Amino acid sequence: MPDRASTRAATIVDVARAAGVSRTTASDALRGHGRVSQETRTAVEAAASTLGYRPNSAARSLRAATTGTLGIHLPEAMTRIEYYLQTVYGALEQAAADEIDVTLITSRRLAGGQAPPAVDGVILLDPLADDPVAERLLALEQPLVTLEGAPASRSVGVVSADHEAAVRELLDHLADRGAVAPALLASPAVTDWGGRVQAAYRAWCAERGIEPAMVERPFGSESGAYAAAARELLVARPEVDAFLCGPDGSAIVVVDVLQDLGREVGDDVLVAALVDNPAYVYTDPPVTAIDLTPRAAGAACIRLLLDIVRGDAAADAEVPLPIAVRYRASTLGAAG
Amino acid sequence: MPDRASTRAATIVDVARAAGVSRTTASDALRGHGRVSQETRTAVEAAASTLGYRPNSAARSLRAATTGTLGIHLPEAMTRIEYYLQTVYGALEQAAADEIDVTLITSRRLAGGQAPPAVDGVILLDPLADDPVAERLLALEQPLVTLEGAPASRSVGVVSADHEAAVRELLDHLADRGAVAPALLASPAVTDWGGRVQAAYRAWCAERGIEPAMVERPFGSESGAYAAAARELLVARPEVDAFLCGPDGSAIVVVDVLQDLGREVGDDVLVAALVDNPAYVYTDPPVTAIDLTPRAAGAACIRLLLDIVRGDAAADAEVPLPIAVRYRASTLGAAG
DNA sequence: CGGCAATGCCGGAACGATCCGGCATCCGGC
DNA sequence: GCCGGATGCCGGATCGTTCCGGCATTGCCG
Repeated sequence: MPDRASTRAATIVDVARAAGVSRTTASDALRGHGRVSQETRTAVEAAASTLGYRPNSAARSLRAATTGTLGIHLPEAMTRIEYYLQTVYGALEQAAADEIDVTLITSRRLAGGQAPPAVDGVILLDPLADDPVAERLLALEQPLVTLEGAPASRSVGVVSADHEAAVRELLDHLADRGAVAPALLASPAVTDWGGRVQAAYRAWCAERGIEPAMVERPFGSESGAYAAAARELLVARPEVDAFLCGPDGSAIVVVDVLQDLGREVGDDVLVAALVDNPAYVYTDPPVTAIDLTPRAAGAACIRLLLDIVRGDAAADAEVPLPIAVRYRASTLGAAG
Repeated sequence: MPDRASTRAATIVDVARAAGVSRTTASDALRGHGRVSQETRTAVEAAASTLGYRPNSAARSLRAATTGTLGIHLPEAMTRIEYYLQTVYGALEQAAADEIDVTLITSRRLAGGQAPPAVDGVILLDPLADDPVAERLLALEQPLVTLEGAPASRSVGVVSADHEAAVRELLDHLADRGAVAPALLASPAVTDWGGRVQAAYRAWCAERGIEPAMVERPFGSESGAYAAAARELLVARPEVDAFLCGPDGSAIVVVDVLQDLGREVGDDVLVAALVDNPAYVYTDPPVTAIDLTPRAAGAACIRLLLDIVRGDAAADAEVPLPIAVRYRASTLGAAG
């Protein structure tokens, strides 16, 4: 009784029967494997289409020992940060293009000794130095890719940009525009990126014999905290004539603070951000920033991880990520 | 040659062999099914633990005709909105607690006629009235839950809050505080929520014989657009003495605009938001807002969907979501 | 002491797709 | 006319888990 044919999803056997061929031939026809005549192939495809056949991914996974899913983890403290959202979306888009699914891995999911999700590989976005979830994921024997990862206990793929060069380019630019005492509102060195930015800033200052003017705030701080940090720095170091803003979005409040104090941003004082943000185009003045190309970064992570999973890349392959400074009025003056 | 025992993951057969029992008994012991002596159970658990046994989820899915994964979709225009991030995270946490995975479904994933990911059910967050992806997901014969969904072509679960009551409470509160001409900066009626808020505002105005003062901006607009909208409204309707801000985060710029114009927020003019935001606690003054409890909303969606998938709830079950107004200084005055 | 139920355990079968090897058939070349 | 190879198709077998039914063994009760 094929009564419930409409109820149960069609299988490859249903397709084969409808096309008058065997399982194997139907499968071969649809996958383009084996030797199948053009005629048969067309018939099978027609049958599959009319039956609305959709291969059962569990069965396929079982046979292929593969899930068709990648996991992506970002520390929960980061979830409010625009940059990571963009990164996750870039990853999702690339994954969609490659017809694979993406599962988000929260801290909770791994915290309680629970089973890790069924994935072929994992992406860690800017793993915190001491993140327990990241450690557990590292301990898993799975292909793994980090975006700006710190050195790991085992071989992992890495997508990484030349932040040192970008920070230097920005600092050189500020100097060109007349700044002699650029300050840094920094993110903490708990991530690889945070550490490298601080180091690049210190190195640049050392080369020029400039005393670093740096203040630090944790990731995910409220914007009020950044405003307070900027004020604090300005009181302690009145000579500061340029601001490098590390935390995503912090340049907005820094500009506010400076304008409150009667400084002319882009002229009297320069402001630049280390993490570009859509809002920086609309601020007054628009803010010069390093475009970290988060969408491209997310996509690159997916591609690298897929290559590693498929054996097309070494488990410890590194992929460079191009980034670029976007020059805007906040460092170019009113005439922009 | 069990040489590669270390290479290949342990299966239930390996566990059974190690414990000196059969497949079935090992499985029963681990799952707590069937009849197994305490002794045997302990032995199996020990074997599983030493072998690092982890059930193959593909095999389990195949057998159970279930994926252990739920999908969640939100329109890409919404991805920058704080509220949705919180919602997604609430959903992820609940999912983690229930030991199921969550796959994000992007527009791209379904747009190109690609196969939808293998999931047991789908959550739609505030589906746009004409979202093609939402329509395709609706067309799928899968359990589906919407957060504030519009009436659908088939039975879907709904998680929904009483926005009408909340808007009324807020408007009554503004009136109590002396406002006679409250304006609404509205989100468009393309979502269920947007439409209901507008309707509630109009109804309240009609009851009191007040001429509505409303201006609308699309979802995901830049904050500059909201500022411009507020200015525009103030020019057109100078009598406005209270502002209801719909779009997430828009109250920040509205407060700015009002203060620029020399109005005393919380005193001279009242401001309230329809979507609470962490930033509203730190603004000056803090902004009264409706707490839509997004994390609870996300968790409720997961729970409802799971109940529907498991047959514990009707496919068209409705779950109320409690929301509440958070009163702050922007409507209470400086002394507030 | 016979009958019957409970207990503990196990062997096949099934889920759906894929792959390996094999079996006809047909054709061209010598 | 026969052989070798190419072509088109198919039947098991497999992936790892779970479930249904069944088989001894034990113990209890009348």
